[in-house]
Amino acid sequence: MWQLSTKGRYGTRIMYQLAMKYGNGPMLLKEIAANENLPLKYLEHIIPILKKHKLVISTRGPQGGYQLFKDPKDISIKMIIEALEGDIAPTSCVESPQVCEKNTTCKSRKIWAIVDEKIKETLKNITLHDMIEDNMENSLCKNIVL
Amino acid sequence: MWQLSTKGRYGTRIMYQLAMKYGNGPMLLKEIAANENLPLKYLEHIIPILKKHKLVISTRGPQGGYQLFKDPKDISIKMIIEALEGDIAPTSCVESPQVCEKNTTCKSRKIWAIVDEKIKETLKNITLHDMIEDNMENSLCKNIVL
DNA sequence: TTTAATTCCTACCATTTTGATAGGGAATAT
DNA sequence: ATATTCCCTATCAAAATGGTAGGAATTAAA
Ligand code: FES
Ligand code: FES
Repeated sequence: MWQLSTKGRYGTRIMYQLAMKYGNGPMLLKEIAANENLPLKYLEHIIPILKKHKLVISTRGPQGGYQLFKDPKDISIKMIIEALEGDIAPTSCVESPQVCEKNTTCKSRKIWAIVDEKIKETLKNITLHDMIEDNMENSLCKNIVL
Repeated sequence: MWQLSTKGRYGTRIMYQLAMKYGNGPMLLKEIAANENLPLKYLEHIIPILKKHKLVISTRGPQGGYQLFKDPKDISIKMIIEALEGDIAPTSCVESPQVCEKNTTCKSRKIWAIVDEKIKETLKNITLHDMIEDNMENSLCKNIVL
């Protein structure tokens, strides 16, 4: 299946948890892991990527934890996925035409460029705020499969 | 990068070659491999999948080769990618909600379902005919990267 | 009926990616 | 001081990826 890796999937869930707590101080990664039923030690590998891309900020020591870097309205799913999975593109030649000498006429590339644009447009138009704006009860995902 | 595998990418190029020759008898896989500068022995693994999904038909022996199963107008990129990469879906819970007990309320799932739908819509609306309808000169892709 | 062409099938393999676990170091609020 | 929390590095098993190799089966044509 053409699926996102756990980086993208778990990472989105981390961001969702942080979005729900936005404005109420830092949240423990341990708490996020518990809420989402994901392995803490693995999330410790994912969250530094989000930090590097200025999507979260961290506070060390007691009472520390993580918070969103900015308002959930200003964080799109596209930003999250691009941070975690790298550039979005069905083929590498969409983003880097130089990998192919025939790039100006290649029919495949034309197709993938269209698909690429649609995906990006979609991801760009969904923010964390959109995710949390409807009722939040029972929204936790207890399953490890996603 | 969130990229298609070589199955999806090479496979699309195989289908493109066959589409260009549609109505003119079988085409050798060797010829396809040469045109697209792809390893023949590897394409021999990919094309049976296309055959199994009724996208191509084969003729054995001399003067044999492969042909499209139906008109390029009736073959969408979605069919090709789904045959080769399996179901398209950013997460498995989009196609199989039962993997998660919270699927009716899971906010992540809602997001991925929207993205999934957009991708499928896009891929469904591009056919092999669309790929070949403009000029065909210099359209071969000599680079192995795509 | 031989021969050559072509698809088809199975096995194997090296490398990379994925999805973690483990242990401890650094910073800091109390 | 101490407990808490993030941070960093190493390691690793399993799976996926992207092939290569060899030959069997089928068949058109000489
Ligand atoms: S491989 Fe995409 S432009 Fe040629
Ligand atoms: S993991 Fe997607 S529905 Fe819960």
